[in-house]
Amino acid sequence: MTQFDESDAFEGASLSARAMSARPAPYLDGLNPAQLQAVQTVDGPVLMLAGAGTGKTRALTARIAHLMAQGKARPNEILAVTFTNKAAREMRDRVGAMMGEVAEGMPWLGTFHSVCVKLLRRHAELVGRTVPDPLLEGGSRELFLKSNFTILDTDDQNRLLRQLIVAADMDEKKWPPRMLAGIIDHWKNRAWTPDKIPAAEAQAFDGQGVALYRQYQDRLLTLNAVDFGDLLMHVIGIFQTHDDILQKYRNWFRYILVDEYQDTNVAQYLWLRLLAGGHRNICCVGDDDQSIYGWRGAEVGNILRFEKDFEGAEIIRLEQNYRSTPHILAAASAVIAGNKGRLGKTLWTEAEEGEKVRLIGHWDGDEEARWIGEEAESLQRGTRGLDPKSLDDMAILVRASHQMRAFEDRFLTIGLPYRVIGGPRFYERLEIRDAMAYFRVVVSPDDDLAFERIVNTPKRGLGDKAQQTIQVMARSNGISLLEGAKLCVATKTIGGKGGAALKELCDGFDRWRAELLDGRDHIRLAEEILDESGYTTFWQNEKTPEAPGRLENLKELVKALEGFENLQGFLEHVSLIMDNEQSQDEPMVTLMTLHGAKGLEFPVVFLPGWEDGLFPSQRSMDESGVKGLEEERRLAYVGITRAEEICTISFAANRRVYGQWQSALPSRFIDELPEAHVEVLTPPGLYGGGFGAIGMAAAQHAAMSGGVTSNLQEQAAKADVYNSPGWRRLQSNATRPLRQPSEARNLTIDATAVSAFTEGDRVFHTKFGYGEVIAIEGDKLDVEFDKAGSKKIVGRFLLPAEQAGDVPF
DNA sequence: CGAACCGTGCTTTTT
DNA sequence: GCACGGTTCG
Repeated sequence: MTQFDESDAFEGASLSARAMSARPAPYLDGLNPAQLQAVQTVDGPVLMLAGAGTGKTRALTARIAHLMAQGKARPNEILAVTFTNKAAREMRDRVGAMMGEVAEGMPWLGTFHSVCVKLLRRHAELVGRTVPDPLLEGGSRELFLKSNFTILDTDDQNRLLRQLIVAADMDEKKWPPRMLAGIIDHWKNRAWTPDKIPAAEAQAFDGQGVALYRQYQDRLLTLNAVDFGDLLMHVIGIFQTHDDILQKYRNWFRYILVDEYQDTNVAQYLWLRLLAGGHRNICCVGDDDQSIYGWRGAEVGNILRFEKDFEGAEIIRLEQNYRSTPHILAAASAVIAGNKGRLGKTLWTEAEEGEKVRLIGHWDGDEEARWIGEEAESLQRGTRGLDPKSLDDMAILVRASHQMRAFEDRFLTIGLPYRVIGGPRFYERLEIRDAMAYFRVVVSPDDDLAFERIVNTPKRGLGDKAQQTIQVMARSNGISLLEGAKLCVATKTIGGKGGAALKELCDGFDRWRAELLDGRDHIRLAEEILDESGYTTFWQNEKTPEAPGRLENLKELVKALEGFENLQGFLEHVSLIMDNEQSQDEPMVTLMTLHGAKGLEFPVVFLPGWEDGLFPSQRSMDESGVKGLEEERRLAYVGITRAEEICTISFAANRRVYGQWQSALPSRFIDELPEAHVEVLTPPGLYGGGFGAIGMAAAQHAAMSGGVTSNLQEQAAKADVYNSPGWRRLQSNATRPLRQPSEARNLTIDATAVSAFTEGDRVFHTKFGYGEVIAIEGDKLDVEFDKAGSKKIVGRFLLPAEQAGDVPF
């Protein structure tokens, strides 16, 4: 076991006071009285209740600067935690701007996870268990985590859990690994170790949850691995069982700052309380109205009862908003007012009037996307007497990521540049994870999960049977899969073609490992691994449309290695740093989820898809009732408050869901918008065109699409979520025949070469199928399609029908 | 063993 | 509508 050793415990400890006092930075300049108070109330617990756009980050970083300038703490004695790497980076940059290079000396500024990794690497050996050893009959052995542990991602986690579920003779279809992962995560968010699961929860997962959880933790120890939840939980465990260590850190971190406190879960809360327990110099910043992570264990309660937890806490409200126009602020405030149990803030602004929040209804989702695309273009050109806006200043914020597709399709068609934030992240992509698995086996030959992943990727003729043979060989000899594989080759247990391929793979790993130990340049080594293993070739031979992109990504991965000293260092960082920075060569519209938009701001914001069931999400309401609805409402609040100047909310009456047309009513949040601050753009006649009229139009709409169903009435009776305005009860989720809007309507599609067409032409479009040109206007064709969306989207060309034969589909 | 075909279930949100 | 897992066939 390692002992706590102060001499090497803290990087940057030698940073001198000189660096700090060198600059009398004007970090207090321009702060308003509330912000000043938040910065200068230095000792004891402080809760900064900061509304949206009130300069919270500014105050927080000024506070850090102040602590250092006043000599209250050296940079490395300040613990500043955020939730995202981005927020951490921003904070570091800002401190840097105020205090110069001092920010570099802040090793404890980071996300909860990254700080915990640091702590855990120091004290990993203190995490251990006595586990039964299958090789010693009835015997057991002690296992400890080692400081070079690996951090599992979701995929590894699921694979591990699947093994355990299968081993427990459970039906993995009825009891999917993802579900178990969710349950375990839920427990870890509460810092519950297997021994501490409350009886009421123990029934989870067919009564096997706790047993599987225990086995899972044992397996993790054997693999010398942790998952995300472990990072916090292990550290808490160490603090709770080793008072000397806790005391050292309590003394070391003289000031603690926490961003987005409303997002902390129980484990994070316990962790903070343990660390702040001595001096109580803790400053938490948050906004209860922006708590949108309840589903991943965040407890709004943490912020609501801060005063009780830290007696004598100073509560400072930041209420002057610097971001949005009064109309936007008023709309957001009115919506959030619908929630109960808020701490309550009254945001105000000195900004000029500006435009009202705009509301528009559309017939279907495609039309919504089309309208937003055109609106973005006209804003870019300059419209309604407004200055032209850059596409960089525009964002489309959706509730769920699948909503993005409609916009991507449309923007590709019209050639509007866009960027998607928060899609599948770089390091979560298939090819990247495969490549990393190779690296992992080279760096730690015992990494069975990684080996399993790539043993037959690319295909080497090693199917289930061969893999099983390797498993058995490894397990019965108590060795890793790689060693097991070598043994299989040596003993000819696996022969033939597969055996030869396996031998080549094993030899490869031996060779790469030798080179690694030899200290060979890691970038070269990485390239070599990917080439010699056949992985690069595999993608080169693949003729699917995404293959070139994947090769590109692999190149980028190798490039990313340049920033690290060696492969180990790279692998360590990767599991935590998951942002993919996009190149910013040309202005682009940003497309992201509402969750992803938190903390950001844009002059122009579009909020599409405000329909009941989509937003607020049906699932959220079904699972968490009023609590869920309130979280959705906070999400609406977050969305509106992202906008600086122009905020446009929209909804569609019809939308394709799972390839089926479904109709929906305007979101109940639309009813909560204050009329005085909203301009309704919807053409009169279509949806009523007025505020009170939305309800009427919705009723008409419901009547048109089949009226009340018994299914809905049952639901309505069940939960008071449904008991808001009476007409809303008309909503139905039941399947019923719907008109298929795109079939019946004329679609206006941009043509690549309009001159090739004349009216009456039969045309073929790879998305919409066959149709007929009924009008030509400027550079646009008006086409009536026979049938909507019947073929796969391969390209996006509109061609005269006689050429259509050349289009692959 | 692997390619091709068929059927099922799913979409909130993420460190 | 699509991805994924399972089954079938060569």
